[in-house]
Amino acid sequence: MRILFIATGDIALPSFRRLLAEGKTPIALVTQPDKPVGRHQVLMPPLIKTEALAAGIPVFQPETIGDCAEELAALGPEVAVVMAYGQILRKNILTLPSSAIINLHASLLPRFRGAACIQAAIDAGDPETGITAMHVVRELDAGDIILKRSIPIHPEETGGSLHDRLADLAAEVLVETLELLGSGNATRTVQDPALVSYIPKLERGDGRIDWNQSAAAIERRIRAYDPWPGTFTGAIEGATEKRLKIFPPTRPLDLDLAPGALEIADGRLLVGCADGALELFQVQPDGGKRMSAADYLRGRKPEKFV
RNA sequence: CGCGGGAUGGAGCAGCCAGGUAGCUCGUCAGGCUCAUAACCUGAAGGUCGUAGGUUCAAAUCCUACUCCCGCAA
Repeated sequence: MRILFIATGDIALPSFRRLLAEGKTPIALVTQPDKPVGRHQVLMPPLIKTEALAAGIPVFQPETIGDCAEELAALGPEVAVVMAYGQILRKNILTLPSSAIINLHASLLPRFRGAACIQAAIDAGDPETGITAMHVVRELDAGDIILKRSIPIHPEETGGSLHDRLADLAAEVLVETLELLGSGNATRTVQDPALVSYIPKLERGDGRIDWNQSAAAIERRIRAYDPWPGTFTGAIEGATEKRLKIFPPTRPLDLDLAPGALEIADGRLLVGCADGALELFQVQPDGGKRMSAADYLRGRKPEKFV
């Protein structure tokens, strides 16, 4: 089977490696152009590009994937696999593979269409999430479903840990999906319009905590957004407000405290929420390193969080 | 050269602007108190103030360069 792999994010790595391991080496990889990353804007290639080159697989990095449709067509792909690529695919790409173009999506579709599906599952308090393999259509994440596999979301689950587990699960789902397609046994299930939900892309800044939410919701948000985009609050110290990052775990407590108000005792840091309080254990003040709440309180004197 | 914060005993910070005694909250060690304790009391050890120059009678503090850490923005 001539497979064209279209992916950028690290979540696609286990799937990519699995294909190599099973001798189903893709004929080419299409990934996003190298982008400047970090404080010094060093140009960094996607990790999957590095691995593809090491495996001797041709790599394409078009600014717009439609621009190299002819070159890709010349490779004669039978199946295209899309995962965390980062560009909308136009019609000239959708019709490129002779057999099928499939997408691996990190949620149980039709729930959580869109980019931030992993964070959304934790944020919503869902008991489980998973990987969905579907056909790619013009509308985002709306194609017919081929295969769906679920995993439970643990009480301490973070966006990072769930990302890694889903990445591994995706490799399983991909192999199974390719087998179904290859044997002609793949079924198509239309997504129920009544169950569709859409999650907009997360931006930095979306991680600001609203202490008027319930303690349970904030606790989930902090886990869901770790490590990206992260959560933070404004710490009022005297006349200034300083940004304070917050890391999981945190613990909701049944304690009457006004939203954003602080209770500090014995090195413990409790913040008021809409319906109780949240105890913080790991924070990072602006300009400083990540530290325990006790260390933070030794040198700083926050009055309240906003 | 994208913008900004930071480096002070083991930890987290103040002191810097208006140069002149190394400070705070903890931790560690010793002693005391206590049935007992991570609690309380007393005492002690522990710092070339990131590095290298410069100014000065005198530099943590002012000037210059450099190293490292961090946040934002991408």
